[in-house]
Amino acid sequence: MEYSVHIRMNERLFLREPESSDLGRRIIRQGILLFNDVGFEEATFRKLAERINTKEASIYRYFENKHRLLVYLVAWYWQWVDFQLVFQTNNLTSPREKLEKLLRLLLLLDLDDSFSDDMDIRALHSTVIREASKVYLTHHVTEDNRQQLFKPYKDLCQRIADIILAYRPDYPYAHSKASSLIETSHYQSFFMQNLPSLTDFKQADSSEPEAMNKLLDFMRHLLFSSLDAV
Amino acid sequence: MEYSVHIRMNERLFLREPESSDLGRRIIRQGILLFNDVGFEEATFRKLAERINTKEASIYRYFENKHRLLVYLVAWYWQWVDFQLVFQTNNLTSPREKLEKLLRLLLLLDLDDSFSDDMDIRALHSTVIREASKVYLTHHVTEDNRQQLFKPYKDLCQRIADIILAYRPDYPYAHSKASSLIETSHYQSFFMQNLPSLTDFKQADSSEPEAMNKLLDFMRHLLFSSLDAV
DNA sequence: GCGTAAATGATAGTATTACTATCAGGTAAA
DNA sequence: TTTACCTGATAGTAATACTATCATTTACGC
Repeated sequence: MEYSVHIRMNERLFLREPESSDLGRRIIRQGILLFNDVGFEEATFRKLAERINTKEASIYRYFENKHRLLVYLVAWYWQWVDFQLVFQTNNLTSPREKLEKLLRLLLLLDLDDSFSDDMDIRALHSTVIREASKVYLTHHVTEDNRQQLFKPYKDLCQRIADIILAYRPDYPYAHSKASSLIETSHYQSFFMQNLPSLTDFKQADSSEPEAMNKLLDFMRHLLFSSLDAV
Repeated sequence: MEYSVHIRMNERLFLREPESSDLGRRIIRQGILLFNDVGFEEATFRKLAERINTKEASIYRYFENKHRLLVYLVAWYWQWVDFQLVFQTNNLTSPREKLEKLLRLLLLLDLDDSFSDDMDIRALHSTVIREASKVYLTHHVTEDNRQQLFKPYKDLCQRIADIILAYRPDYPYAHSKASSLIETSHYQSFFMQNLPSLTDFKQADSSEPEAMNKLLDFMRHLLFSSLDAV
């Protein structure tokens, strides 16, 4: 049995609903791959148009600009993570186990198939690691925030904070801890791959899993040492 | 008595040494202010040229492009922090006190005068918080790393890791902890100011110090709970 | 199947950005 | 005083980031 869980997005993220047409879906799916291949700065709507055999102008009918497309993709990702978190922890009663699940989810371990709703989740995860902070590290962050563009990220943080508070009801930094957890998992992944001397997870050989498991250990240590502190 | 400690920069960061001429110094000092005022994305060499009454082409004689100017400024900042850390902890024997000093330094508390070598440190700090990650979150990170552009950041991490290891000789994550500390202090500052629901530091009134002190408490908690864990 | 509205393709055009090139004039050092 | 170097000034190019227009195709309602 297969489920297709459609993620409903904030309407201010796009000009025309991309999931409503074939072209729109190609923009999203290939947009992920383009960002992955050339990076956000070097990506252009012209290149994306060539990739999907359409014209620049057609893409502009869906998204105001490249930045908005990135915001959309990142928002989609956070909603996906949020859904996965709810789904995977639904049967669990122990907050500690939920947090354990969360860590594996943030690092995208045990992902059964890397496509969901036809989206390349692994590629999206890589893109989010590299580019997500550019979504809010802008001069117009306040205006974007007013338009609720970051709501999926905030919702996820709130959900994590709730689990933290279920684990330790009097923990005073639940929200900061939640946002730190997300951010730390991302740039430690990035550093591990690109600037390994900023981490303690050197890959012995070219097979990743060993380093990835050490990163997971670190994240677990970070999380529980602070939550279990007096 | 005044000291003027000149920070020597990696020569691959510029085309012509900016500290060697009046124009070069204006590029650096006003560059900080421009990034602060309009943000990295909206800044251009043309705007900077207008600000310092010169021409675009003259700035290109000092820096290959806007990104390299940012890399320069951020590298300068890390070298400045590194120097401050050494200087301020020189007389201390207790690693714990050194770490305490470090936290205050990363948050730029107790900065006596906000100018150093005529650089507006507060403005630079704000710029680093908002823009520093764009220095390495690029498609050409590997090439830039090969050119040693991130050495000041790595050196600072190494110095912090050394202090951590002086405090807990068998701590297995000294480098990751060091880089996490720096990054966390920055985006928590950013979130506190721009997306406060991602933190637990709401400002009661418009005076910052209260929230800032709570952030310091959080950072102290994060650092020592993990280092003091079994 | 027919008529209408909406989506797309195709082409063109503009303003801005991100540079590069050239050369004249001024300044500083030898 | 010659020479080298730095800066100012102007110009120009390629690419980017859009916007506008109109013909064509597709989808949908009847």
